[in-house]
Amino acid sequence: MPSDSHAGEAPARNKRADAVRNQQTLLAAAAEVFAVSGVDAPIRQIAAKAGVGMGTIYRHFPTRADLITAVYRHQIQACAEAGPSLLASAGSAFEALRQWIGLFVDFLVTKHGLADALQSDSSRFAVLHTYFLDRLEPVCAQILDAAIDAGDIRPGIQPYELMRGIGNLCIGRGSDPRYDPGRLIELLLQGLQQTQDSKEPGTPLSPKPGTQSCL
Amino acid sequence: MPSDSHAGEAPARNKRADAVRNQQTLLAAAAEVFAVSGVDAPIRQIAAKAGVGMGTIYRHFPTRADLITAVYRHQIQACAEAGPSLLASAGSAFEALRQWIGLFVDFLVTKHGLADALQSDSSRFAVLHTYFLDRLEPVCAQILDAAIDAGDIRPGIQPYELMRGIGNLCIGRGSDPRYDPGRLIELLLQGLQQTQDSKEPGTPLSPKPGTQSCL
DNA sequence: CTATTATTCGGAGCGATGTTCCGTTTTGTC
DNA sequence: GACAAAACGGAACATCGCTCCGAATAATAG
Repeated sequence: MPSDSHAGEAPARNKRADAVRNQQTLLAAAAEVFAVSGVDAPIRQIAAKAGVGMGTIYRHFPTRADLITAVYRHQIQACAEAGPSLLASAGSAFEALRQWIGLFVDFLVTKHGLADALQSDSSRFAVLHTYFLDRLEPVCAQILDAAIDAGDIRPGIQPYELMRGIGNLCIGRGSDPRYDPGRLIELLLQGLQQTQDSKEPGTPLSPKPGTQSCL
Repeated sequence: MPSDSHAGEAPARNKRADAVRNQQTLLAAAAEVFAVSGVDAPIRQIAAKAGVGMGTIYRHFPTRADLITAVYRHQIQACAEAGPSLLASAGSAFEALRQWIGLFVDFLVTKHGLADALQSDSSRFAVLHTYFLDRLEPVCAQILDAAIDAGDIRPGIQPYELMRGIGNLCIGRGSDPRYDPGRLIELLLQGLQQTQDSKEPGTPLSPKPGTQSCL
């Protein structure tokens, strides 16, 4: 395949010089603004910091998700590539899973509001969502499979669900010192770790059929 | 204490007739709009549906959180009151915890975007956050303590953290059929259920000190 | 019943933000 | 240097939260 459309990997020969220059400038400005004001910072602010008009931003990055994706592309890629190597280097598949999740969490948590944006209800960030998943879900699946094969964790968990859950748990970290996503994710891992012969899932979580309907 | 200021419990005698009428109308309209468009629906839309001006809405419910709180007050109260009775009726403290969490999840999940709003990054919804916690955290703490005393779950988990985590896991349900908060919460419960003598927490989740710093 | 007063109502208006659109400028090519 | 295509800039429009104050209305006094 040729180089991709937008996002800052390969400038692509057929673009005008000022275009690639502006794209670089925009990525740098966006990275800086994101670090300070979070990924929800006003577009105008990014445009101002880059010294370009707003039309320019929208031409290069039609949606905010495109811009976020481009800014963090390298980190996402690094996280994806860390998967197989962790699987090789860690003592066990479970340990690899734990460490990979650690990387993933660290990535989400150090970006202001990234986790929030990722799970944003509406489809404003569908592109971002898709990109994350395309890159990381296969990696997660591979580690998960290895851990299941090794008997480290119980089967049945889906990569998508796990990543999404972890992403959700990372939302809002920092708003209250009493909340530490790491502890809950650790708990989740413990639950995953149980062998299936111990306690089975039990009754479904939803309220008992006849209980009441006031909620 | 006298009847509370805003929110739809006791109309309070000293208010004008049209004021209490409008308050009722607003609560009904808001409930309807919330059910359709989520708790982030534009204020104007609620005002329009209620057939009042926006000034009226803001006088009765200074912040959006006040309105949300008022609309769901009964349900929150019911959830709070269900705690002790579950503790009495369920077979074990752990089962009570599971069922209470089931109620809590059911409540969050059936309200469009309520979970999202609850954990909203900024402090727009501080009041909502506070109200939820004031009512439900003690209940959660009580069940948790009972479960710990009974040896059903490992100690160390804080009620706030658990509720917050559950709330986070409920975010975005419905956007993708592959994501079911219930399964992950079940996993969390399993992790909580482990006795502390089995596998201890292990190395901290954060990446190993010397690993790398690219993320 | 009417006049007075205090409360409540309604919506125009302001500022912030996302997004589009088109006249102007810049760049690459001949 | 001239020309066309590509890119730029920012004005303009739409939406939304929130405030503010004259108008309307209910409670009360006479």
